[in-house]
Amino acid sequence: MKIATYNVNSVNARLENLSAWLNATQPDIVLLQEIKSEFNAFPFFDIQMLGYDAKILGQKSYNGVAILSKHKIKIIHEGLPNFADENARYLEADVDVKGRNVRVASIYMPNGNPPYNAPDDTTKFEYKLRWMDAFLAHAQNLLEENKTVVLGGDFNVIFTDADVYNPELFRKNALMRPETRERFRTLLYQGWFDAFRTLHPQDVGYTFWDYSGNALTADYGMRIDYLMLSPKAADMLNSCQVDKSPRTGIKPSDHTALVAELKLENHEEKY
DNA sequence: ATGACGGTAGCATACCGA
Repeated sequence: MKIATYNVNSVNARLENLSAWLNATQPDIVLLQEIKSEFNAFPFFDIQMLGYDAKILGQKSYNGVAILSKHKIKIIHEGLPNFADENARYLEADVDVKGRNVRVASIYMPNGNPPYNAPDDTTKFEYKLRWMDAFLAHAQNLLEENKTVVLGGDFNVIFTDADVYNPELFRKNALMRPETRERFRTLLYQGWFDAFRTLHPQDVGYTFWDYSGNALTADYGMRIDYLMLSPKAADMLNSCQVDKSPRTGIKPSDHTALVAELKLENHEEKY
């Protein structure tokens, strides 16, 4: 089965781009972020015509996450458990793929940088850290359930200096501050597997390129979108690739899709 | 430090983003 994460930067502005990519890629499950759409404005009909069920946690103008699947989606959590959040950033569901249950979450972590007109304002960074702390607590609980889990999305984390084209330019940026990286590292210590990095220890793997200037052609990118796997999901991991086609296609998002293939037959039982 | 550049709300320009 194929599972992907894609920060679309408005699902309605991206409908043509997203449709072309769904048709070409045929993923079983897609985790979308920054749909920037409330329920009533979400293109459910267009998505259904492409063969996908859709569940969303919508919001007007900003944020918003969705889960698309060719299979039935059963919502487990709308929003992070035990965290009062005015933003739509977390949606968790069970998807039954050919008789195998997969728990997935679509995650849009806060950016955390201050507004340009208030560079010393730490409010957003504090919110980012509180959000990550609540996420870590929930991630720990999820691991203890011993399920096949894929936590995917825009984590807004540049985990290592190899994950950005020029680390010195972003040294004080909220995406790579030590407090941010420390929290992402905790996820790994808990037992989650970074699907792309697990299979590609040396590759670049950027998933975001700024719209402006020559960022895309010069490959001034960042690896900030992740698929994080529970041990059971990691045992099924076949491949994980950045799919650059939506970023180079018609009217692109500034992010691109990250796609993993999981083997449905679990080899664990053969040993 | 600032502004590309794009999206949204809503109608001019402000806010957000990584």
